[in-house]
Amino acid sequence: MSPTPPSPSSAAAGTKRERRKEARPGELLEAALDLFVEKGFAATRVDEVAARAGVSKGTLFLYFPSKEELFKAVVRENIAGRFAEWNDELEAFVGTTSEVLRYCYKVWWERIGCTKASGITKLMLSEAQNFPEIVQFYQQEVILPGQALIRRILERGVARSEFRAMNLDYTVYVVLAPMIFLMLWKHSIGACVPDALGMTPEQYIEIQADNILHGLCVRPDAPPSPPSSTGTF
Amino acid sequence: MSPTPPSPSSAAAGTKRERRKEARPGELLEAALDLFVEKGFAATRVDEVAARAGVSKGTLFLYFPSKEELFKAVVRENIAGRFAEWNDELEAFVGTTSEVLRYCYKVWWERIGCTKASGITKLMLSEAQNFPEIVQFYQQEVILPGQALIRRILERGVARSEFRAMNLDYTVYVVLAPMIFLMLWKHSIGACVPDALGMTPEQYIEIQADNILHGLCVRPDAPPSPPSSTGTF
Amino acid sequence: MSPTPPSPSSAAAGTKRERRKEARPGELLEAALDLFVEKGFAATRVDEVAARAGVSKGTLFLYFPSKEELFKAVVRENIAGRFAEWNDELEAFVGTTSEVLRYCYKVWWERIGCTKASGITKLMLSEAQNFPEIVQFYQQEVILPGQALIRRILERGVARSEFRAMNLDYTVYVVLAPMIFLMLWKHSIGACVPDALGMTPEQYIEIQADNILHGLCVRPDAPPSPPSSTGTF
Amino acid sequence: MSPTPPSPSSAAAGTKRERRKEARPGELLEAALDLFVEKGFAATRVDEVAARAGVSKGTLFLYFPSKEELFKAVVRENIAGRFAEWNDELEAFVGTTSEVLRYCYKVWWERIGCTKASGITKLMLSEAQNFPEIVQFYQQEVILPGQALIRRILERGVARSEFRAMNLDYTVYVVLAPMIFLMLWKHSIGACVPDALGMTPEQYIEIQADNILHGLCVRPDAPPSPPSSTGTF
DNA sequence: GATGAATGAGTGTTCATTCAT
DNA sequence: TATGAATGAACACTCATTCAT
Repeated sequence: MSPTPPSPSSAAAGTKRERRKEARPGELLEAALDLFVEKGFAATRVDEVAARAGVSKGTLFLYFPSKEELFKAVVRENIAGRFAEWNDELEAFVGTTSEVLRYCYKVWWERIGCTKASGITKLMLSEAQNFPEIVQFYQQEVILPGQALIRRILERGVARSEFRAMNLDYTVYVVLAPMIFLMLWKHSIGACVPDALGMTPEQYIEIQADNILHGLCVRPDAPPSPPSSTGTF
Repeated sequence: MSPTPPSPSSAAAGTKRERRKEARPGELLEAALDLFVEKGFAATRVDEVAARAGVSKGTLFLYFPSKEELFKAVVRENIAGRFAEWNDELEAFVGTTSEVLRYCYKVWWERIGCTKASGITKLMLSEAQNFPEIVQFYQQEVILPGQALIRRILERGVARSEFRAMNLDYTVYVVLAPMIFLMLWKHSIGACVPDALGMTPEQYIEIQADNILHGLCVRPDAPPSPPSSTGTF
Repeated sequence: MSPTPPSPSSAAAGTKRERRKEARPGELLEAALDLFVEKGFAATRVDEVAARAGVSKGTLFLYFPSKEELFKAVVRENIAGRFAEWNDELEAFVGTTSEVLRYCYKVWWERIGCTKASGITKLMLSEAQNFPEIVQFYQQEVILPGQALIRRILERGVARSEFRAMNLDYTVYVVLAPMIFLMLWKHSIGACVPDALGMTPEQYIEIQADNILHGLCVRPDAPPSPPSSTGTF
Repeated sequence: MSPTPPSPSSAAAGTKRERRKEARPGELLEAALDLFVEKGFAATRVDEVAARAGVSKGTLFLYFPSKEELFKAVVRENIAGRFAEWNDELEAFVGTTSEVLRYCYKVWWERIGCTKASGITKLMLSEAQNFPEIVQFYQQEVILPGQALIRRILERGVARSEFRAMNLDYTVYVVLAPMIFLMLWKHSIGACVPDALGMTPEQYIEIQADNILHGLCVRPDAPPSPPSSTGTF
C-alpha cells in the first residue's frame, strides 16, 4: 500500500509531481474521512471521495483495493496512537490528580472531541457490525491504551490519597463514558437537533468532571471547579 | 408458516387470513428490528426482512411504502410511550431518592437496556444523519420525556435534601450518559469483542450509579450499594 | 365472457343484485374505457379500473381473464357497428350529395368525434403494434364498413353528376383522413396544448368539408357552407 | 464488439475509446428510436435498447439519466431543425404554387414520411398524455414552424392569384392533415394490416394533393398531375 | 501512474394475477 | 359470486470495480 517509488532522478526534496504522488493516499484518506463521517459508509460514493481528492475514480482503486479497505485505512489512520505522547504529557503533569483528570478531559476535547477525529469514533461504532476486524484493531489501538491511561491517573489519585479506594477496572469507564457519549451525540442527534443537549460540549464535560471528581475525591474540599469557569474547564 | 390452525369452534377473532393481516405489520416490524439492529439500515435487504417475517417481498410493500418508511416505523414502534407507565411507577416509589435512582437504572436495564429495544437507540444514533426527520421524532418522544423523568428524580432528591444543589439541566446528562454509553457499547464493540468492557452490564450500571450518587448525595453515608451485590441490583 | 347466469328464481326483470351482476362487465368496461383513454394501456392500473367500477380487483379478473383481454373487450365494445343504422340514415337522406357529406361529418362528430368513442380510435392506433389481432378486428368492423359508407356517398355524387369522376378507392381517404386526424389531435396534442389547433373542432371539420367539396363538386356553385355558420356546420 | 481496429498510424481523430464515447449517444438514440417506434415507450426495455446499441444497461444510464429522458432525447434528436433548410428550399422554388405544394409533399415524404422519423410523430402522439412537457416542445419546434411553412406557401398562392381567398389559419390544417394521417396509419394499422389503405403512400399523397389543389386553385386548369404519374409525384 | 468509459450483479419497487376465504 | 391479501416475476436504476488507453 502507498508504494513509494524511488524518486528517479532528483535527490532533492522531490518535484511537485512526486510530492503529489506521495500525497495521493493522504488526500484520499482525508476526503474519505470527511465524507464517511458526514454521510456514513454506505451513503458515501467512491466517486465523491475521488472527486473531493481531485483524482479520478480509477486512481482511488490504485491505492485502495476496495471501498472497505479504504474505510479501514481511514479508521486506522485516524484513531491510532497519540497515547504515547499523551502519556508523557500527563506523566509530567504537576498538580493534584483532580487537575490531571480535568486536564485530560480538556486535552481530549481539544485534540479529539472537537475535531473530525471524533467522527471516526462515531463511524466506528456505527459500522462496527459490518467491520469486526476493525473493531479488534480499535480495541487494541485505542481502547486498551485509553483504559491504561485513565487507569494510571486513577492509580495516581489513589496512591496520593486524593481518591478513595475503588475498583479500577470499573471506574475507568466512569471516566471514559462521557467522552464517548459526547462524540456520539455530537455526530448524531446533535447534528440534527442542534440544541438538544441544552448546553455546550465544554459545559457538558465540565459538569461530568465535576460529578466524577465529587464521587472520587476523598475530601471534596476542592471546589469542583472555579464557579464561573465555563471556558476554563 | 406458523400455520395457526383454524379456531375450530369459536366465532370470535376472524378467519386465518384476517388474523394474518392484523399480525403482518407486527411480524414485519419485528423482523426488521432484528435485521436493522444486526446489520444496519443499508446492509439490510428488504427481501431478508420479508423472508424472516415469512412473507414475500411484495407483501412487505403492502404494509410499508418503502424501506425508509419501514425503518421509521420500526423506530416509532419500539421507543415511544413507556414513559407514562414508568413515571407513575417512580412517582409512587417509597424510599430514598438514591433508591429511586438505582431502581430507575434497574428498570431501564431490564425493560430497555437488555432487550432488543436498546438496539433501536444504537440504530437511531448510527443512522441519524440519513434520517433527520426521525431524529426530531426521537427528540420529542424519547429524549425530552426521558430528561423530564430524570429531572424529576433529581428534584425530588434536592427537595428532600438528599442531593446537593446542582444545575439540573446539566446533571440530567450525567445520569443519562451511562445508559446511552452502554447501549452503544453493547451493539458495537461489545458485539465484536465480547469482553472488551471488562465487566457485565449490570456491574457497569452499578458502578456508574455508585459514582453518580457519590457525587450527588449530601451525606454519602448510605453505603453506595451492598458491597457484594453484583447480581442483586 | 359476460356469462349471463339463469336468473334463479324470479321471472321478473331481476332483483337489484342480479341487475348488478349483469351490469358488472359493463361497468368495468366503462371504467376501463375512461382510464385507458385518459392514460393509455400501460399506465392504467387494473386496481384503478376495478375501483372506479366499484368492485375489487379480484372481481375484475372474474370477468376478464387478463388486462389485455379487458383492453380488447373495451375496444371491441366501443368501436363496433353503428354503420348499419348510419347507412340507413344516409340512404334515406334527401338533398344534394354535398349535403349528405356535410351531414355525415356532422353526425360523425356528434356521435363519435366529440364523445369518448373518439378516444378509442386514438387508443387503438397508439397500441396497434402490441395488439395486432385487434387491429384486424378494427379493420373488419370499422374501416371497411366506413370506407363502404363513404364510397356509397361518393358514388351517389358521381351518379348524380354532382361530383367529378374520381378514383373512389383513393378519394375515400380524402374524406376519412380529417376525421382520424381530428380524433388523434384531440387526444394527444390537443389534450396538452389546448389551443394548438387554432380553431374549434367544428370549424376544422367545416373547413375540411368545404375544401373537399370544393375539390369534388363539378360546379362548386353551391356556396361551400353558409358563410357565418360556425355552429351550424 | 464491433472492434474498430486501432487506427494504426494516424494521430488524428483520437483513440478507439474516445471515438466510441462520442458515438455512444447517437448509437443509443438510434437503437431507442427503433425500439420505441416498434413497441412503444412502455413496452420497450432499457436493456433491449442498450443491447441493440451494443452496450450494457449501465452504459445507457451513463448518457441518459432515465428512460424518460432517453425518450425525450429521441424525440428532440429526430424532429428539430429541418425547417430552416426546408424553408430556404421552398423559398427559392421557381414555378407555380401548385408545384411548390406538390414539391413540399414530395420532399416531406422522402425526408420524413418514409423514414424512421415518421415513427417519432406517431410515438409523440401516442405517448402525448404521459409526456406533456414534450408536447410543448413539439408544438414549439415542429408544429409552429410547420404551420408557418405551409402558410407561406398558401400566401404565395393567394398573392399570385393562383389560389382562391381562404382562411389561412384553417387551411393550413387541410394541408397538414394528410401527412399526419399517413404517418399514423403507417405505424399503426399499416403495420398490422399491410394493405388496409388500398394504395401506396405515394399514391395517397398524390390524391390528397390533387384534391386539395382542386379545392384551392382559382382555375384548376392545370391538370392536377400527369395522369399516369404514380411514381413521378 | 492516471484516466474514465464500461460493466453487470444487485437493489428497491411495482403490479398483474392468484386463491383461500 | 366477491373479496383483497399475497405473490413473484419483471423492471428501472445504482455503483463498486475493471481495464484499455
